[in-house]
Amino acid sequence: MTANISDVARRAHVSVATVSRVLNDNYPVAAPTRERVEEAVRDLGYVANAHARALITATSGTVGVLLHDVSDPYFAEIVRGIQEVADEAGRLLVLCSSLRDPSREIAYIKMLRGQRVDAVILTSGYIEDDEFVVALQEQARGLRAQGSRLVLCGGYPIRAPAVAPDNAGGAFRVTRELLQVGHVRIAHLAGPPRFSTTEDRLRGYQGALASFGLEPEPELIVTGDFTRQGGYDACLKLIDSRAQFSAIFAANDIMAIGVLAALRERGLEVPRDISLVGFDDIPISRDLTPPLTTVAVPMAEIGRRAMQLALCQPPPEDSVTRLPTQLVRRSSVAPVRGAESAELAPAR
Amino acid sequence: MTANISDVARRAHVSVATVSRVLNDNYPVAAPTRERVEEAVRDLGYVANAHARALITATSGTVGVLLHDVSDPYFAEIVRGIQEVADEAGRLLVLCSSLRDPSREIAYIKMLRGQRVDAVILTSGYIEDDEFVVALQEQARGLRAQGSRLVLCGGYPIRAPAVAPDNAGGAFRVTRELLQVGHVRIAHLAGPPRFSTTEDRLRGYQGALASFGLEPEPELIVTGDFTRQGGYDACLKLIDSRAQFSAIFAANDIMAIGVLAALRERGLEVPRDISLVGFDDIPISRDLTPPLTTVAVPMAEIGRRAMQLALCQPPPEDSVTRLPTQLVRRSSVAPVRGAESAELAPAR
DNA sequence: CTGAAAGCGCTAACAA
DNA sequence: TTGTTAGCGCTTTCAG
Repeated sequence: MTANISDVARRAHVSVATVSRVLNDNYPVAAPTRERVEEAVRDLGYVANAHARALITATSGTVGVLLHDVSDPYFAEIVRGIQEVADEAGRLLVLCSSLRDPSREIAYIKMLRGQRVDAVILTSGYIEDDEFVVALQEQARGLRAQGSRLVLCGGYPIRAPAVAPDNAGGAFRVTRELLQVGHVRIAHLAGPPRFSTTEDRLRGYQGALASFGLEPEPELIVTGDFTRQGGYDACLKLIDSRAQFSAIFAANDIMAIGVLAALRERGLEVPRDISLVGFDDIPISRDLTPPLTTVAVPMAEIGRRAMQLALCQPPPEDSVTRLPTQLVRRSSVAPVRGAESAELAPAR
Repeated sequence: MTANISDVARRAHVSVATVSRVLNDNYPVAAPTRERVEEAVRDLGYVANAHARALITATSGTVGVLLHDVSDPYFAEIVRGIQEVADEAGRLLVLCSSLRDPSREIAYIKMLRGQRVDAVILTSGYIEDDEFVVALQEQARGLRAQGSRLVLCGGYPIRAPAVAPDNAGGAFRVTRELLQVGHVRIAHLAGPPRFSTTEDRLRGYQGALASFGLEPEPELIVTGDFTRQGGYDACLKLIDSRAQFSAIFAANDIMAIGVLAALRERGLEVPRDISLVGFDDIPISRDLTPPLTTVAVPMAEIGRRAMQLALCQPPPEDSVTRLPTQLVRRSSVAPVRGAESAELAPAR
C-alpha cells in the first residue's frame, strides 16, 4: 500500500540504513547517494512512519494538552501560546477537551501516555477532589517513568513544574479599585467550587475587603460556572435576592458579559447604576459596552512558558513560575453615587 | 523503565498473546485468567504503547485537524464540533495551526501522514494558489494510499468529501436585508484574497445588489484579513476615502467588531448613522452594542459533520455537504434616513 | 482457551 | 561511507 523504507532503499539501490541516515541527517552520507535517496523519496511520496520511529526512540515528537474547551477564549489563548512554541520546536499537539470532568481528564492522560507524548500540559484548573488528586499523582508518576512529564497551568496540589497567574493579587487589586471609589457593597460572582482559580480570586476579593476593614457578606457571593449563561443567571439571582450592592466583581470576563446582559435587561446601566469588573482580559473585553475594567492574565504567555517547561532539557524543577497579572482600567467602573454610598442599592 | 506487555504477561503468568487478548477484548479468555491479567495491569500501571499497536494495525486512532488559529472563534467553534464526535468515537485530535500559510499547511499534512492519522480535516479555507492545490492533491492521494482520507471544511477545488456552509446564499440574504430597508450604497468589507470564503461572500453581496438592479462599485469594496484590526483599519480607510455609503457588510463578525470600534471613534453611531451586518454569528455577536445582525453559520455542526465524514465506514463519496446559513436579525440595521437615501453619506 | 512465533517499519549498533 | 542485523512493543496467525 504505502511505500516503506525498504521500497525507498530498493529504488535508490542502497540499504535501509542509508535511507534512514539521509532522512535523519545524523550521519555522513556521500552526496550522490543522498541524492539518489532523496529522489526515490520524492518519486514514491514516501513519509516515514512516525510510529515505527517512536517505538525505537521512545519519544513521539508530540505533546498532549488538556483543556476545558477550545471555544472558551481563556483556553484558546493559552493554546495559542502553546502552539507557538510547539511550532518552533517542530512538535505536534494533541488536544483533549475534558469539559472539567476529572474522570475524563484521567482517561485522556492515560491515552496520551499510550501515545508516548513527550509531555502533557494540564490547563483545566485544579479540581479539589481527593480521588482525582491521587489519580493525577499516579499519572504524573507514570509519565515520569516513561521519560515524559506533567506540566501544570494553574494551581494544583501536585508536585510538578507549573506556571500560574497571580490570581489572588489581581483579584485584590481590582477589588480595591472598586473600594477606592467608594464601593462598599461589592458582590462577587465566583467561579465553580473546587477550582483553584475560583478560590484564589475569591481570596483576593476577601483580602481587599479586609484591607478596608470590611467583612465579606455571604449573601453577596454568588457562584457561576465561568460561562456567559452562568454569569447571567447568577446576576439575576443576585438582583432578585434583593441584596444591596453597588458593584459586581465577576470572576471572569465571560461571566461579566452575562452580567452585562442581565443588568441591561433589568434596566440597570453600567457603570451609572452598577459598576462591574471582570477578570482575564479576553480579547473581546475592550469591545464591550462599556469597555470592561478587568485584570489582564497573560494567557498566551502562560501557554508559551508551559510549553517551554514541557520541552526543556534537562527537566525543570517542580516549582511554580508565578506570572503577574495587571489591572486594566476601562469604563465599567464609576464612583459610587452620593454620600450614602454604603446604602446604595440597584434601582428596581 | 515503563512496563511493557511482557512484564504484564510475566506477572500474570500468562503469555503476551493472552494479555493482548484481554486488553483488546476481542477473543475469548477465561474469567480467572482475565482477572489475573487485569490485576497485573493495575499493579504495574501499564498503558499499552499506541505506537506498537499502530505499527501493526496501520491506524492510530488519531485524526489531524488543520485550522487557521484556535483563538479565532470561528475555528474554535468548528473544533468544538469536531471534538464532540471525536470524543464519542474515542479518537484523539492532533491540532495544527497553519496561520493560513499554504506551505505550513502542506508540511503539517506530511507530519500527520507520518503519524498515520485516520484522517485529516482541513478547515482553513481554500487558498487559490495553483502550486498549493497541486501539492494538496498529492497529499490527498498519499493519504488515500495510506487508507486515510482528507476531509474539507469549506470550498476547495479538490476532490474529497467536504462540508461547507452556504456562504453565497447567506451573503445574498444579509445584503438584501440592507437593500430592503433602503440602503443602496452598501460597502463590503471583504476577506483576504484567494479564499473561497471571501469569494463566496463577495459573490452573494454582488448578487443581491444585482437583484436590485445595482452595480457593485469598486470603491465600496475594501479588503480585510478577517481580524478585528483588519476590520478597524479597513473601515477607517473606507471613511477616509470619502466614499459615500450608508451601510457596511463585513465578511465576518470579527471584522465587524473592528468596524464598530472605528465607527465609534469617528463619532458615527450604529445603526443611526451607519447600518452594519456581519457574518458567522460567533457567540459574542449578540452581546455587542448594538447586537449585531449577521448570518449564522453552523460552525459546530460543520465540525461534527466533518468528523463523521472522517470516520465513517465505508469512506464517503467525494461530494460536498452544503449546510444552510441563516439570517439573524438583531439591532445593527436601521432603514436609511430620509428620501435622499441613495445620496446619504456618513457625517464627518 | 492459551502459547509460540512471525513480523509491522524503523533505528542503531556493529561490521566491513 | 555503506550494509547487516537485532530488536522497539505489540497483534495475529497457527498450533495445541
